[in-house]
Amino acid sequence: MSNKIRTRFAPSPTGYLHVGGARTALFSWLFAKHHNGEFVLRIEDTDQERSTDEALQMQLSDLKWLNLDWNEGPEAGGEYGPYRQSERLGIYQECVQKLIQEKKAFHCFCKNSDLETKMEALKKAGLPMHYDGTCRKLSQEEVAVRLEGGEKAVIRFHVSQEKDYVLDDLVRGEVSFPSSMVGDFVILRSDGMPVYNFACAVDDHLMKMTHVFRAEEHLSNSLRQLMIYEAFGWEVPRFGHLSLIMGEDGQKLSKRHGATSCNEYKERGYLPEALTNYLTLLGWSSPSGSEILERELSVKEFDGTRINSSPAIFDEVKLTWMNSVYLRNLSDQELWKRVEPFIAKEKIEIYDDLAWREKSVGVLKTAMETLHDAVDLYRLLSDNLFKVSEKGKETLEWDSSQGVVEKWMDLISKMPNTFMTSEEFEGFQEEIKNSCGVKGKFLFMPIRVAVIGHPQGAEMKQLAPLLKKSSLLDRAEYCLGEM
RNA sequence: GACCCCUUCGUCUAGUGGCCUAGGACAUGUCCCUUUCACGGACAAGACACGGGUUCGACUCCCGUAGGGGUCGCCA
Repeated sequence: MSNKIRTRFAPSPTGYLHVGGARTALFSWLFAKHHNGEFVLRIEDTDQERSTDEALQMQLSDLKWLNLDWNEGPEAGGEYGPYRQSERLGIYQECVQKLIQEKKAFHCFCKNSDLETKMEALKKAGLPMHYDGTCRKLSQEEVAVRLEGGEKAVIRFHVSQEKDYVLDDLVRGEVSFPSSMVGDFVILRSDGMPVYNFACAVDDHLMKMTHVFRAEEHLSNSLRQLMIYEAFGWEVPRFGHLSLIMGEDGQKLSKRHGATSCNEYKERGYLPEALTNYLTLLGWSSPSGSEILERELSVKEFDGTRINSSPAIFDEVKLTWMNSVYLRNLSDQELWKRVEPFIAKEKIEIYDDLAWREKSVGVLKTAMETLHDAVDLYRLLSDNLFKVSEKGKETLEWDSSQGVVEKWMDLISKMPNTFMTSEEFEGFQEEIKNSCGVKGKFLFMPIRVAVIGHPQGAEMKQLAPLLKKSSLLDRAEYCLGEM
């Protein structure tokens, strides 16, 4: 019981949850669940400049949306709290004092400007840009006097040993770093806030973490943390450094690659289960080889092995495919759960009609079978979101299209302002066929574009009855304008 | 620049010395289904970065080279 597996996700609240962060959280969560362990959420908000409560709320809600719940953390509480680093300052102070007493850390009064010039010089000389140790020699008395005098000091960790530190990484195996890689590094800022590497190590130990999954950008940081663990004589948790997620150009995924936050995908109508399924397979592979992995199965299979050590490019096309699979598998109730808030948000009053709602569930289901992302569905329902896709525009450029769309408008304008039936649609279609002398795709595709803005989708006789006459007319007219 | 990590189809990956004529998924192309398109089905095309070893035998092990990425902050 005491050897329970414990993992954590430790975001800093500076914005929406990034897909990379989401994957780290997901892997940690899966690993904990697989081993019947605990997953804790810790907030690394020691950067007062950038951390905001608003961002914290965004992170929490994104995590909830992804269905990653935590046993301990903000809101949930727990016996190793508090779970916001800004509320743990006393703990860090105590730890720092201990290091100072043991001469493993020291006060440093060096001015930033001085440090910078020294670093410049070192760089020019081709030497490693390490702290030169000026303040290391200060006596206790000198420190006390300068502190009395109101001078601000940071606390630096004293890197004293000349040796290699070895890390047995869950993903990469043994990795070793020479201690000469770093100089005496800051662990406590002059304002009393701990620095990442210090707070992280202290908290991971105090919160009894057994396994730590984090992004590869932290791999080099591990050296500093290893030193801290050693200084305290603490047992080191097992680390797993996940390779980075890249954009299409092979560069680290960033804003210029388009959507990078979970929230953006949420807004665009992606299902959380599709996103997590996609992320599960980005850098990890299922032993059963399955691509569509329900959460339960991933928990069963995710044991911390089979994690890929090479960087992966985020492929939105595959994500979209996966989303379409989940969309199609939604039950009627689930489908409504997704569509309803949207209808409310867009104020689509005509669809509050109960009869329509009942009749349309089945039809919508059919429509879903061809949709790739829920935005398509929303577009189908909302006149405000209606637009003509690129392929739709191509269709409208056909010579025969204009006649078809005009005839279509002519016919629907004569019907009462309500919904047509499938039979009525078939009648209209027959009339257009005879009057315009077109059939096959030259008949169906222009009508389709005039209804849903895109030449692909479910059967027209099912789609058209979903929309009221006024909507159909507006859309057709809009298409005429596009010709 | 120093240190660390990475390198199989366009993309995500399987592969742990012979099972590989390198497998799957997405994307692409062709065909079937469909009075259209999509969905579904079938098929096709498409990769072990390079050079040396080790070995009877290397995608798999070792060493180089090249390329990519990361870290060198009072950011995380």
